[in-house]
Formats: sequence, C-alpha cells, structure tokens
Amino acid sequence: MDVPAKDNTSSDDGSPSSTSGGGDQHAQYMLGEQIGFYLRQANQRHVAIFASLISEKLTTTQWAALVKLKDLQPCSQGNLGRETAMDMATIKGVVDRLVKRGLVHTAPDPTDARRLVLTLTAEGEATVSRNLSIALQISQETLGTLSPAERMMLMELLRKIC
Amino acid sequence: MDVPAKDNTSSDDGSPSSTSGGGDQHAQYMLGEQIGFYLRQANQRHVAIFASLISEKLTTTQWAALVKLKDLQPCSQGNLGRETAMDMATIKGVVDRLVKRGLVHTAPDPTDARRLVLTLTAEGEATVSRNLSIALQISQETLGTLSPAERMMLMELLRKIC
DNA sequence: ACAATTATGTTTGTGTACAAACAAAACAGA
DNA sequence: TCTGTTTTGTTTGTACACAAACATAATTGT
Repeated sequence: MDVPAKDNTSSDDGSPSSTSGGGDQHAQYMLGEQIGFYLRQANQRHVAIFASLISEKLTTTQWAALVKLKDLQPCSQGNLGRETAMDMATIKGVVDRLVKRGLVHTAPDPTDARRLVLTLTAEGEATVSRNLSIALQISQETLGTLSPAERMMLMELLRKIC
Repeated sequence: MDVPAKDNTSSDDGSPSSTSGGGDQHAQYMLGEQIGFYLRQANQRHVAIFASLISEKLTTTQWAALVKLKDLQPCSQGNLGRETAMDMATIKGVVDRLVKRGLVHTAPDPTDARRLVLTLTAEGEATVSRNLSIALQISQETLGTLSPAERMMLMELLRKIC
C-alpha cells in the first residue's frame, strides 16, 4: 500500500518532528497548551450547547441582552452594551435584530436626544421567562462533570482574569 | 466616574421585577454569574491583549493556524482546521487571508484531488519565529495576577469542560 | 463494476466583535 | 455666550464562527 511518505494531510498524528532551523524556542510554545486556545474552545463549546438546548433561535448574546434589559429597563442602548460587555457597534446589531423580531422596543429619550431608550416588549418579557430554566440548565451542562468546588473555582479564576 | 451606577436613562428607577407570573425564578439567573458570560469576556480580554502586544497585524486564529501549520506541514486544509478547532468554512477564510499575505502556500494534493496541501512560506516561517516569544508573553499577560498554582488549575478546569 | 456513502472543499447567509470615521447632542470652562 | 470636549449613536470594513446547500473525489459494500 502506497501510503504517501508523510501525509499529515489526514488526521493521523505524526511524531513531533524537529523541523529545520532553530526550533528549541518553538518547543516551548505548544498551541494546545496556551490559555487563549483553551478560552476560545471553551467558549465555542458553550455556544454550541446553548444553541442545541435553546428552542427558539436565540444566540448567547441576544439572550444576554434580553436578560440584562429585563433588569435595567428602561435603559439606553450604550448602557446595555456596557452591562453585557459589548461595544457600541456590536450592541447596536444585537438590538436591531431583537427589535426586528419584536422582542425589544426603542424610543428616543425625551430628555437627551442622543439616547435610544430600550424596553422589552410583552413578547420579549415572555421570551425571557419562558427560557430562564433552560438557560440555567445550559450553564450546568457547560460546567459538565465539574464538581461544585471545581465550578466555584473555575468561575472565580475566570473572574480574576477579566 | 465609570459607569454611572444606573443609567436607567434619567430618572425614575422603579424597583423592577414582579411582572405578572413567576418572577422569582429570575432572581436565580444573574447574567453576571453565568459561566458563558465569563467565558465570553475572558476570551474577549485575551484577544484584546493579543492585538495590543502583537506587532504585525495578526489575529489569534491566524496565529494558531500558522503555529500549528509549522508543526504539521505539509497538511491539508481540513486537518489544519481540525487541529486548530475551526470548522471548514472558518479555516478556509483564515487560510485565504494568510495566502493573500504570502505566509502560506497551497497546492493540490497529487494523490487526492480533493485535498489542498498547505505549507508555510519562508515569510510564514519567519513570522512564526519572530513572534514566538511575544506569543508566550501574551499567554502570561492573559493569566494576569494568577499564581502558578492557579494558572495550572485554570488550564486544567478549562481542559475538563472542552 | 456499480451504487451508496463518506470525505473534502467551496459558497452563501446570518451573527458576533471591533476599529475607525463620522454626526449630532450635551456639557464644561473661559 | 462661545468654544472645545465628551457622550451617544450610526456606518463601513475586516475578521471569526457556523449552518446549510452544493460539488467533486475517494471509499465502501455488494
């Protein structure tokens, strides 16, 4: 069988080859051991779990905006962005889509012509209530097999690096 | 003054909650305590640190692709995607941009007409070497004030939930 | 050999995420 | 008051991230 000499081209994992050139520094940087790589993957997994368990077509950020708005309303668009860790350009897109779906209502602020005042519509409120228990379940599922102590530890460590 | 305590957009702050129907469940779901919210923010902060410390205009995913490709080359596009946790559509965009910048070279696989074989160009190899120490520094900076024990713990916990 | 299935890659569409340029309103200091 | 700065929001452009539809090549089962 003519298995081509070294075809990393398929999913077979070869031995770590020391390629030509000064590779000793490279040996210290393994992508699979970097915190950034872990964070990206963990977040990807969470988003996937969210998408699979939520019944309505809501994204994690849309959900965050809805839940936060329920607490803060009436609330300006910029403030909602700050509270949900989205910049102005991002929160605008999120809010626009929620408005288009009839979950959020916008109105100009009578006391400050720059501001856009957001409130949940009845359907928006209902959507939050309807999905609260599922959202909790998603958080639990994301934490997977971690023990209660480990869960607390992970949250605390993440809080520290934010 | 950061974040005026409540933006509730000017005056009236009514005590929220207690809409008709079970509002007490909402008390149990605080966005700021959900793992997904932490993961998203931690990743955002890492990406920001990366962007601020890297000199050339490289993204975290582009860097991941370059570093992994240095180890795996020659390597198919799909396999590189798998190894860097990107789906086919995403890795294609990343590779396309790296090719356009002259850091990656593509060629058809002679033994499998479906496959696209990727290799680093000389400039691609140089880019990896040139930024390795900065990349390590970025990882350290992301872990911020965590002690060595905490760092190990965080990585281990993230690995468990991936 | 042939049909069904699988693997690999492309394209399109939607949705974050953010930088940068822009506009308009509010505010502060001289 | 007037002027300069800050705040709030919009728009444009680039870059992940992924679903879904598509095309083609390779593999498998019979």
